[in-house]
Amino acid sequence: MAIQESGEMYLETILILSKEMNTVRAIDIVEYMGFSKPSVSRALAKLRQEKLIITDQDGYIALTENGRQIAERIYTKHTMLTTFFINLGVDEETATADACKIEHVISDKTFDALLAHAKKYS
Amino acid sequence: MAIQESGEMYLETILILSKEMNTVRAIDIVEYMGFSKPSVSRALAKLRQEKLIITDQDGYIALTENGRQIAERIYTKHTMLTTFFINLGVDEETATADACKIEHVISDKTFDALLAHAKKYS
DNA sequence: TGCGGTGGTTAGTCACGGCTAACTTACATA
DNA sequence: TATGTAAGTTAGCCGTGACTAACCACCGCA
Repeated sequence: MAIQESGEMYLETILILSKEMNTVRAIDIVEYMGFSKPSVSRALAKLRQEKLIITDQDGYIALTENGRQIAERIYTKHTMLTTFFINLGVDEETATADACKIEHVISDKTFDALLAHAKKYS
Repeated sequence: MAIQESGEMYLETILILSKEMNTVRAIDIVEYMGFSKPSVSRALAKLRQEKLIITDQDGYIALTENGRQIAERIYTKHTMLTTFFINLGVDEETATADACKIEHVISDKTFDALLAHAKKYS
C-alpha cells in the first residue's frame, strides 16, 4: 500500500520535531498536530508496520532510512514553497498553509521546475 | 456544509462539458470522469441539494449562479496553473495533472500572487 | 502501599467518496 | 405489443482518517 498524504504529514512532523527536541514521543506529535492520542497512535502503528519509523521500548520514535527520505523530500518542498510564496508577496501564514497542502500533491518534476525558476527570479 | 474538493471537480467538469456540448447529462460526466454511474448520481444529488446545479425534467444539468462561480474559479486556476507549469518546461501531462490537484488547495491570495508573477516573467 | 497523573492502545463511530448489484423508467424497434 | 437498451437511482459495501470512551501500564510520592 502506497504512503498517503496523511502519512507524509506524520513523517514530516516527526522530522521537524526531531530537529528541535532530541527525542520524539507520540504525545509530542499529538500536541504538535492537534489530533487525538488514538488517531496518532493508529497512524504511527501504520507507519511502523510499513517500516517508515521505529519505536524503542521507551516509546521514542525515530525515522528509518525510508521514512527519513520521504520526510526530507516533503519538508524540502514545504520550506521551498513557503519561501517562494513569501517572495511573491504572500503573507507568511497563507504561504505556510498553502505550502503545506501543495507539498503533498505537487510532482517532483513540477517542483524542480518551479525551484529552478525561483532561483533565477528572486 | 462547505464544498469539498470532489464537489469542485464535478462542477469544473460540468463547466468544461457545457463549453463543448450544449447539453450535459449525468452520463456525460460518468464518461468524462471515469467514475461509476451511482457515484456520479450521488455527487450530483449533493450538488443539487446545495443549489450549485439544477436538473430539468429531462435530466439536463446546468450550473446555478453559485455553482458557476465556483466552477469558473477552479477552471481559471486549472488553466493558468497548467500554462504556468508548461512555461517552466514541465511536460503537458504532468503540468495538467499537477494543476488539477493544486487548483483545489491553493488559496486565492497565493494564486493571485503567482499569476502576477507569471505575467511579469514569461 | 496505594493512589493519581502521564503516555499509549483498543474498540467502536462517523463523514467522505469511491464501488457493485439491482431496480425503475422510458423509449425505440422488431 | 413486447422486448431490449440506455439513463438514472437506491441500497449497501469498503478504505481512509478523523473522533470519543474506556482501558492498561508505569512511575512518583504521600
